[in-house]
Amino acid sequence: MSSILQQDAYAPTLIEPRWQAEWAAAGLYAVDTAANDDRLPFYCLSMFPYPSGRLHMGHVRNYTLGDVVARIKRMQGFNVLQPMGWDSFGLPAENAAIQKGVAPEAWTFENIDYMRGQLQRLGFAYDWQREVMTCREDYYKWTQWLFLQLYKQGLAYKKEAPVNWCPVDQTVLANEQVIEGRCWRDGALVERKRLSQWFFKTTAYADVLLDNLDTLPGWPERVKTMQKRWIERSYGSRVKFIVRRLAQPAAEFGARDGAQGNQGAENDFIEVYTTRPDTLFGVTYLALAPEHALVDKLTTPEQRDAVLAYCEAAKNKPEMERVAEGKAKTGVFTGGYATHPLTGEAIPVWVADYVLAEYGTGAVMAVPAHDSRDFEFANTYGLAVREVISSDGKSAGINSEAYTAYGVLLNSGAFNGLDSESAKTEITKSLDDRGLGARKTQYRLRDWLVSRQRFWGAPIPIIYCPSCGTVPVPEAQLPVKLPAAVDVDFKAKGKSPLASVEHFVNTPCPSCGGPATRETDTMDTFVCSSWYFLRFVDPHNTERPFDPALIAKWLPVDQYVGGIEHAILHLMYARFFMMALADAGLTGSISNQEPFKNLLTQGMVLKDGAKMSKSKGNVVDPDEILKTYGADTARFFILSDSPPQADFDWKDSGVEGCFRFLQKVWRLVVDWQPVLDLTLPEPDLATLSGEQKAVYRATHQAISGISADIENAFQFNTVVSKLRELVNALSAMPKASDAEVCASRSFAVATLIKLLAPICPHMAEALWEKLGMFARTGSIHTQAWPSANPAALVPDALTIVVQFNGKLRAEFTASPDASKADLEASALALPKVQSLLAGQSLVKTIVVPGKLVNFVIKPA
RNA sequence: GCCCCGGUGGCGGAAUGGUAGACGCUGCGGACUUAAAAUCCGUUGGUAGCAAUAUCGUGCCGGUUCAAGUCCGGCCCGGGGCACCA
Repeated sequence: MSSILQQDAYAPTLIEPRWQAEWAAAGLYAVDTAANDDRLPFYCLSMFPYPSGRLHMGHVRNYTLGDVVARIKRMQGFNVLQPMGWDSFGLPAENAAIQKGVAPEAWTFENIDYMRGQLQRLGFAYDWQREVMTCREDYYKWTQWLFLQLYKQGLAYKKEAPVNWCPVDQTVLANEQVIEGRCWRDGALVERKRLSQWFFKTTAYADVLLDNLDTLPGWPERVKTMQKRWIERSYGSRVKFIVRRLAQPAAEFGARDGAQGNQGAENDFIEVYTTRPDTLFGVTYLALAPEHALVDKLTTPEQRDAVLAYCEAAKNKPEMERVAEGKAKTGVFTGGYATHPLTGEAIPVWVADYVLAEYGTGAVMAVPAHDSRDFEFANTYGLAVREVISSDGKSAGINSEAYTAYGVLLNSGAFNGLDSESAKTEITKSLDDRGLGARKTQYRLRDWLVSRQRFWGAPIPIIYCPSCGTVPVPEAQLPVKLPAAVDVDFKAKGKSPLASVEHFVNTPCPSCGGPATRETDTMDTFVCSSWYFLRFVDPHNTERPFDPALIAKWLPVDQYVGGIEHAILHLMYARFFMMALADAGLTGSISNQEPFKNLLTQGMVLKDGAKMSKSKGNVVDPDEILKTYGADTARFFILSDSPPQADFDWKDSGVEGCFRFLQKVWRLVVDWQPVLDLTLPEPDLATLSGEQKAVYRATHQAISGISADIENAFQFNTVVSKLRELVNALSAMPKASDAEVCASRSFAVATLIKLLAPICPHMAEALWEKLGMFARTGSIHTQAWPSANPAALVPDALTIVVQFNGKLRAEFTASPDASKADLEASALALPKVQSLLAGQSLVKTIVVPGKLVNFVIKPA
């Protein structure tokens, strides 16, 4: 007796491994991307993980969302590609080497093996034959190859520039990796350094990266807005102010007015960028960033000490402090002057750290009257404020704050009376005529700094030769392999650990054969992850990174799923890569092709309303959940309580509830098994009545509602609700066995299993087999997604609501095709309606067929 | 400061301008059991009432509409992004 009970109990720990093994053996999820297939391709991709050690609940949520989409699309008749791999270069592996003495490679592969096992135990339908690891030679060979293609195109270059340096990670960072002045990984205050580094020219694609966002309706607005603000395009002008007097040795001091014709000095000018050329006549000083190249030349001997001290202090200040909120603006006069391009006036030149070296020209024309920052600065240092714009062109005075709006010009010579818009054009034209200015479009986006002073990354394939200069590694010599970890000094400070490996560094020049040295920096791991979605389509290609014909066939990714934290970083870099590679003719795609058609960014997983963290001790371990409840319960629960985009609150009682639900489904089917026959055809609506009709209708309502929720941005939380509703309707049926009951119930059960299959793949398969269907039709996961019968969705009777002045007062039932007049008559016939109408005058009656009758009344 | 996104029961959350609170969690009451677990049934926004019912109720204040959680205007609060971008 008890053994029979046990046999029939829901036992995920038995079911799940069995079916995982069967699916793998049958190659159920393998795809041949090159084969001809009648089905349309559908590329479903979840962001591949960093092999940190073990999965966390965020991963479980991310990959469940992706997997359910993939499984539904397969049932809907698409040829689905769903691969998985590992973003496996990165600093934690190197830290493990430093702290535990483990080789980064060994540490990484051990983690991958464990996490792969976890993914497999969760039952995700990945084509594991396509697994890629960015840290393996067969992958980073092509990362290096792609670097060389960008280098050839002039999209990869080296330059000395002020860069962000993380003192903890001992490496430089891209702008995108600095969050509020701190390192994105460890929160350390970022320092400024001037270093020679490799960049990718993302700015070459600034316009496309920006404008294309409007062609991506399948992306969340939030992500698009963040990228737009990051790239930020502004239209303005560049203006040259000729330097009046170069700082010279003390002997020349005093030659202030002789600057005009100074030979050799004409070429020295300060160029500024402004979006407001209409305010040009209001310039009362110029401000240079402390890093500006002309600071030294302009500074007079008597100002030298002050300026030097100021610049030195600015350089040493952490970026965070320099731009801190509400910080008072500071600066120092250089003693130098420049000539206003239109008035010829001498304009004093200051150094101020509120001017950013990296934006525009690193110098600004200050217009205190019409810019709040310049106004504040001018007030602090007693500089002139000259009003040149007002709402009507008459002086209104500048008092407590700058007038920053557009208006009409005054105090602007020939341009007086023009409105701001036309003045911008006219003034720029006038500057252009004198060769002192031109229109300029400026971006906030800067080039992507890709070199890192770290070991565990793809080496940059460049060689420096004393006679030939910078020489790219010939393609035939790729990959440039990382040396064995035993040879590396991981604790080297301020330079790449690779620099400590002599046999790596020293190499013959590929060009002249003479002694040369390798670049010792490696690439940002975001470079590796900027093209992995292309490699998945053709992962075993040894001739090239991927076959362009396959890219043309499978890209863009139809559905991408991942965390919002990549809104700018990865998602912008990948877009840049896709476009740059298309322009290099590598992808078989058109120019400006976007890599990801639809993007789903899932929210965080919280525990009882709080962020999970080790320090709070509230981390839920997926392994524990798998052990206790199984994968199907975990998958079902993680989809249940919140829409995918919102944060999800993990509650132990919630998992329990889902486990109970799955047990209930199992019990229901097992109990009914003797009277079920899933080979019966779908019942005919016309022959059904009463309870059978109700169940049949509930089945089609579930199909219709669930399919609609999936179309509507994958609202899986309501999908789960509707599955529960169907089960509730089913479990209300008595256990009988006449033919009609059997037909409508068998149809309902078959449908339930299909609808459940993407979310709970193991249980669905097990029930499918239990009912004899696996042997007949094969896996549940190869069945067609059910479609709703519209006729079955129309109910026999509707509840019609009666309102008085919009307030609910009564209800009655009516047939769905009752006319307006019928409904009004039925409502009026209600005793309650009569009593409410007594003594009132009826102003009008609104009838919404199928919904309500509203009587608008007022006291008689 | 600017730009997004939110604010609905004890909780997570549902609601093409048309019955607010689907579905679940929790709580409470009951059945079954020697007992417990499991399961099943009922109930669960506030107030008043034995009840039928009435009345209030979707952050706040106004507006549009026969009808507003939903649309419009103005605030408040929470979360996120950017942060001297000239």
